[in-house]
Amino acid sequence: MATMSDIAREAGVSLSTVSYALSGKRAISETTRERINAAITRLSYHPHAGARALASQRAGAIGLAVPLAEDVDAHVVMMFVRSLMRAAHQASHEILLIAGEDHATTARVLAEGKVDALVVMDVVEDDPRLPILAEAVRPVVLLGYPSEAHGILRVDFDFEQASALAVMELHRRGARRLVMIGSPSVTQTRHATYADRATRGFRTTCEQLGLQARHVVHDHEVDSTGQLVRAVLAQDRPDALVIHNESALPAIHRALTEEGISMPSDLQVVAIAPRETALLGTAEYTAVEIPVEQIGRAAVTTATDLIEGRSGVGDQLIAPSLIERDTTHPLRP
Amino acid sequence: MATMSDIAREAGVSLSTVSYALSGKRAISETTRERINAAITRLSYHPHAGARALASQRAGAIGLAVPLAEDVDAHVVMMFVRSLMRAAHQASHEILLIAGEDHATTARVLAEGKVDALVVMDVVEDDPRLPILAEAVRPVVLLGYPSEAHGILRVDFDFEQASALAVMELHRRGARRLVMIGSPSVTQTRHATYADRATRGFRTTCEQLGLQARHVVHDHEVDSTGQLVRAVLAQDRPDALVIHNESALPAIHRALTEEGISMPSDLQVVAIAPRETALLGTAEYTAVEIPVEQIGRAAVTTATDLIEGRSGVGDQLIAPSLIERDTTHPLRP
DNA sequence: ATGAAAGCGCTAACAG
DNA sequence: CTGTTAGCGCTTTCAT
Repeated sequence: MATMSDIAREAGVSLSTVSYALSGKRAISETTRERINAAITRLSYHPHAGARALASQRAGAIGLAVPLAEDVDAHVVMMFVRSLMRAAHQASHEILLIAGEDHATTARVLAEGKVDALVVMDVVEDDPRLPILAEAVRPVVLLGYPSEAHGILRVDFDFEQASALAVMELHRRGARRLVMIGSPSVTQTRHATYADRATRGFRTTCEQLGLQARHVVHDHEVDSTGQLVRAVLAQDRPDALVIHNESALPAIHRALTEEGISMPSDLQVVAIAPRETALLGTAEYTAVEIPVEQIGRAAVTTATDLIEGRSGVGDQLIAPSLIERDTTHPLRP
Repeated sequence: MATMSDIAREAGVSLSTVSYALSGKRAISETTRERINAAITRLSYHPHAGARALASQRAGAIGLAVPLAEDVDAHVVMMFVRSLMRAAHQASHEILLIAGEDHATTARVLAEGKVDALVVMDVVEDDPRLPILAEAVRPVVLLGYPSEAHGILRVDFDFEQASALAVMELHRRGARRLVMIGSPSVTQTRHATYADRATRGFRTTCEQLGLQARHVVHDHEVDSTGQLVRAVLAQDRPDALVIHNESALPAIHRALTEEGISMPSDLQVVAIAPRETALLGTAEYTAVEIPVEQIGRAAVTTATDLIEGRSGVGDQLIAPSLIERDTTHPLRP
């Protein structure tokens, strides 16, 4: 393995010149730069990550505590992982995976400086990890929005406004009896912040608008979706549905079709889901889209801002917007 | 941040004693060990990952090149990621994620020693990455089984024997006209090694046994699964199905049900899929199970063996076995 | 059972 | 524009 001194010798310059040539932190004459690059190619040199980390106090990686629990939809997790990888890559960082459930390791990895910052997914209300993470010497960013964050920065989609928006838009389109099909019960009981906040937005807004509201929990794996849908339709026949359960959406769609329901005439539906999930191929759902890419980018940006010690970073609640598609009535002026 | 010298001073011992106390690489008297541990707690010391990496030439991480392409089932990828994380954790390693498509970064991360070894997922036949990876100074393990590996170690489930086994067992149970529903067409055209090998095992074995064989590709996202199933059933009515397409399995199941097919009486079915996928709740499929946990463990073990310079490591092809459940006829003696 | 000291390969003052 | 040098915080021979 060639080292930086090898390059220096080979190029006939000093060690620091090579270092600066690589970092670009000071001007290097065209000629020496070329000789250095030639030497680098000739010896196929690669800077040693460990040495750099020690000298610069930067690991060049961001930790990501991913939920490994089965109730969290793997597909959605992967979408977030992807978006974080992309964003981290742009910021010249790698993503180090940490099992979200293994909090001891999570804390250790951060404390040892194996990562420059930590992004925590799947935060729940009163998350036991927060008090400890609040003490960490390196930046932490929550991908979630607990009401009490212990001073840790939060980044998330505004799920509360998302379902509020869904309700308001359905109301404007004549809906009066709404049902929300929410996350699996495990997710609810854990009080994943996105589930809690989405439910709250639904309840509050229905109340404010004087709408009849019902919230049902759906365990895709366990319940027969057909039964659930029939039950939902049977009990004083709702005229609109808000669905916040990405893994169950296809099954719900099928069940509705089987019941002979046509949307939006019999029932208006708004999904709260990532774009890919809302587009079922067969049907295109009106949706409050979860902008996964944007959320991931925001989390990484916040993390790198904190790493670089930039000021003016704060919580970030990404505003929802509704994309009208086939499952709601058009709004006419 | 407390350093090791701080601990040494605080405990009244030398630097090296602290180091050895932590690594356990030489005997330390009970009393000094206690004083060191006390100091560590008091100053809440954590060894610096970068410094350790530099001095020991070990990063304590394994790189994982994950496929980010949409045609690779996110759920299955996550299952592998999970299993690799678990295995890596047992070996005191973290997993550093690398976008499989970004080969430049992959090679760089390995060359810089940011990881001690690299595991590559979703290998295809004649994978352009292999020649370069073969030159790497650090260990590489393929999670896949290309016919030409350029000397790189391969670890995979034996997909060829898996579908061969499925065919043989169906044959023993009286099946004579077989259809295999395989991976999406993008996967096939890329020649993902698992798809190629599974197809080959099916074809070869059917031929050997003189069975009528048909292989259809299924794009779950694009095709209507119902249509596909009807087409499959229409063309000289097969008596058995081999399904190797995890994301489509639920949809296929539904389509079969809708067609009024009852298994195994009308049609025997063997799935090649992870256990979780083969158990649909509604129905339990006879399956050649993809032992994700075992595969992940094998990959990590191979990687760590190579890191430690252990000898006797070689390619590993994990043998399949069939789990009889509800979709095949029982075999009676 | 413990210490002293020489690196590991870089970064970033400091000095011209 | 370039060079010299002092660390960064560990691991690991040598010694004793």
